[in-house]
Amino acid sequence: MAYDFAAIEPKWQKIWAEQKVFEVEADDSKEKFYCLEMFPYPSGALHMGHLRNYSIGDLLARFLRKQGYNVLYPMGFDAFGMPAENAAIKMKLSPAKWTFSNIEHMTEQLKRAGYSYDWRRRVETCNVNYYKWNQWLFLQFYKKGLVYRKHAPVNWCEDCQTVLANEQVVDEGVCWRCGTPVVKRDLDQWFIRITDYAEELLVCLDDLTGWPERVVTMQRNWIGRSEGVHFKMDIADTDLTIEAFTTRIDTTFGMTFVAIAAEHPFVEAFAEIAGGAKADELRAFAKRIASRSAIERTAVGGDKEGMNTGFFAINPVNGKKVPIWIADYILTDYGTGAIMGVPAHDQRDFDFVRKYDIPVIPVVRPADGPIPNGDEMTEATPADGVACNSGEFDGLPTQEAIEKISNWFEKQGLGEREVQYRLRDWLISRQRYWGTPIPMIYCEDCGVVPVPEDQLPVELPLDVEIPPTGGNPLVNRADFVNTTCPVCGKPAKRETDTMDTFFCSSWYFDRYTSPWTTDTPFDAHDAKYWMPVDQYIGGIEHACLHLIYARFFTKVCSDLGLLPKDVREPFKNLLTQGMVIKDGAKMSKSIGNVVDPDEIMSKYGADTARLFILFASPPDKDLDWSDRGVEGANRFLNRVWRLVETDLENIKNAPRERVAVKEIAEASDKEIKRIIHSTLERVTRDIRYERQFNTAVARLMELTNALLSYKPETAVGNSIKREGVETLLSCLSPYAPHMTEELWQMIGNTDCLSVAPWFAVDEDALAAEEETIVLQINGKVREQFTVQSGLSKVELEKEVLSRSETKARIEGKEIVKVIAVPGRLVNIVVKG
RNA sequence: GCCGGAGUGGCGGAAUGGCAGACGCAGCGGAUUCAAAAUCCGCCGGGGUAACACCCGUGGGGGUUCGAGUCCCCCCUCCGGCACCA
Repeated sequence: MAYDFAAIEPKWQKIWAEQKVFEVEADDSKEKFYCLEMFPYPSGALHMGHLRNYSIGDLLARFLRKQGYNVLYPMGFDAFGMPAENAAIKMKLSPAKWTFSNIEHMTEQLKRAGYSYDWRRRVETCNVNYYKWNQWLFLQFYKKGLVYRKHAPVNWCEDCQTVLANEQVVDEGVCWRCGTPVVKRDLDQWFIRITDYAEELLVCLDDLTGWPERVVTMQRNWIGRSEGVHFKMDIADTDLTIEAFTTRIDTTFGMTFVAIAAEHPFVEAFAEIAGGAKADELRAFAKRIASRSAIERTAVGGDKEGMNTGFFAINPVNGKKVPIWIADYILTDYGTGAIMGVPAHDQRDFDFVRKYDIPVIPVVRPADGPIPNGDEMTEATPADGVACNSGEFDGLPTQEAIEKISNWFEKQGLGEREVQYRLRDWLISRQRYWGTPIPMIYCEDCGVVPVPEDQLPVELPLDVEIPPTGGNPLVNRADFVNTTCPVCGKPAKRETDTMDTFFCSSWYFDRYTSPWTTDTPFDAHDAKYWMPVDQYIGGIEHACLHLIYARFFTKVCSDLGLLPKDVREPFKNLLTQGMVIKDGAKMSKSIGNVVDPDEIMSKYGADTARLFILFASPPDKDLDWSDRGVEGANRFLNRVWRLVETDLENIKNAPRERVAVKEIAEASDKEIKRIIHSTLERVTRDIRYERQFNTAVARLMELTNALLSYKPETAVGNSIKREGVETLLSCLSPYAPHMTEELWQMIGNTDCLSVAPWFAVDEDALAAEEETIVLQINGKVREQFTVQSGLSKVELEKEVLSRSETKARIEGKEIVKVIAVPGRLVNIVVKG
């Protein structure tokens, strides 16, 4: 008989809810633990990836609660975003209705899975009582100078009809959401000055010891710090000076050209000075290069293209004139958009000059080698060496040369040391409807004016019709757009762009600490108690998106005094769970390999689904979905059920007091007691420290097998069996909370197992009477035998050598050495 | 190209430098059953043997060690990230 999960699971979900078992408050007398999963987008229904993410989180939350922590474990919805607009067009529903109905459905699914959230704290970012605080935070950022509006070339997705942040352009230049190639457009947009925090975002990575190394590395690469010199050069026969940034100021004597990006303002300046046909030629070339998409640009690879402007820069170190080129490999938004070309020591510059016949002058030679001949070089030599062809700096090793020449530039007032980052400011405007309205007003007289805080929220109208072609309906809503200027009172227009949804998700974890707060985004006392998040769990795809933005927000909130000064990082420990794979591919509708969580829960119950997910693979690795594996998990739970049910009267009536080890006479009783406590020890360690939830399940399966074959006949034996069953149920409770709760009650307990304290290991029980020792001869395993436990190294060695079996094995050979490891093995090294 | 991560049975996966393959899945044999499902018992890396013994085996090659899946060096393959970042 299989157990009746369909009756048991709803029963306990109801009891937990009625008894408010998982509701928590800040309490300074208790040690807190904040366990958090990346909240879902309410797309309609949970998928297996969600189930995995939350099963991991719930396991930890339940385990730590039983360990005595005050555990904050909340859930919410990242509810703004494009899919709601697309669904609205397709299904003729308002984005709000679609979103809220999805939220309710997914909440029901989460409850059905038995996750132990404090549901009073549910947050929906599209709720005005949440996004009002997005607007408020935006205004605080604005006041602090962290928000600015700029006309700039930005990433544009034709399909989504909106701009994108740099972080949202992925895979060599396509939109992160729809995969459409991104193009550049010149637009006025709102930016957040995340680069002000670039250095701290980088430095603090070293403190994130609880993060996976690869996420830290990805962020380090993304921020991309480099040190160099920013310097000026005169342009011959003009009043202009051009600025360049280099990390290799030691190679300045090797500059044989200067290259500027197609978007560089000097393209136009040169065209104007040159005039005539040359002007047309320059403009046409720059236009052609600049119009290339990100994909085309990166696809260019080693093949480079340029045009000589006819102008010359003067090299400040030696006064030489070098030609200025427009080149397609120069990026407009890194450094100054212009470089000094040193083909001898930079491969890109080298590739370029070989095409256009520009000279190569080596200025670094190998420490023990001659100066190479520039004309004969086949590739650039970027490695450190010794300066040459560099006037007074000749003979200096590269690092020293950088130091000295940097000093020289600073002394001459021609340049300064500078740190450059790859990280760009965060473009947060979106030309979309379903998002937080940016609280700004445009007044003809006063210019850009922020909405006063007491006029918040700027409410998003809900009764809209999304144009079938996409686009933002707010633009045509006179009642939304038309307003009055808060400064002069004259008619003015509202900003119709909304915020990037990543703005919403950058502080939702702060909101969870006090979601009912109405006068601040979150309560300072609650945030102080609960923050930072102790364990965060989610997918790696957010490594350079959400996880950077949230770190940035935390630093700003800390600087604004909203969070305590010492909370500089939001997430102490990060677990990036692997994907759910089936038939060799990620589950996806287009491949048709999707397994629906609802179906699995209907067929086997939530406990089985959760157990399988946690057992099939360690949390950070990909999980191979196996229908047979699910059956195996279900089989195991039924075995546990039978273990209790078939011997229920004995277990129920057995004394609850634990029998001390020294009072146990029977060897088999002692042995089962040892197994119980070594299992408890291993399971505790696996969950707590190793985060190896799969091996903990394996241990519990072993314990179950041992208990099934344990047939006690005495009161002492029954008591030990009860201890074993209770230990098993307690350890299994975070994996299969409903069934274990039912069995816990069946054997006569009246408390709630979900929050009953985790059992303590009885150290006395761990000691075995005998232990198995492996005998090796010259490092090869030969046999195993048992000895009385606790023998010292010397005793063990003596014991082994006195055995007749051992003597037979080493007969006629000379013992060179004996290595004895108590509790493990003896290795006899022999000769002959 | 640079930076990470990973390569272990038919499969998912275990192994503080100390019995490689725990646990599960699949498979094979048996019990139970009129039969099946469910359940229970046994076998289950390769070679070798009647059975033992023994030999080989953690991507490949070296090294350290009494002893290496684990540590060090070189190489191969796969996955992920970044990539004309000056």
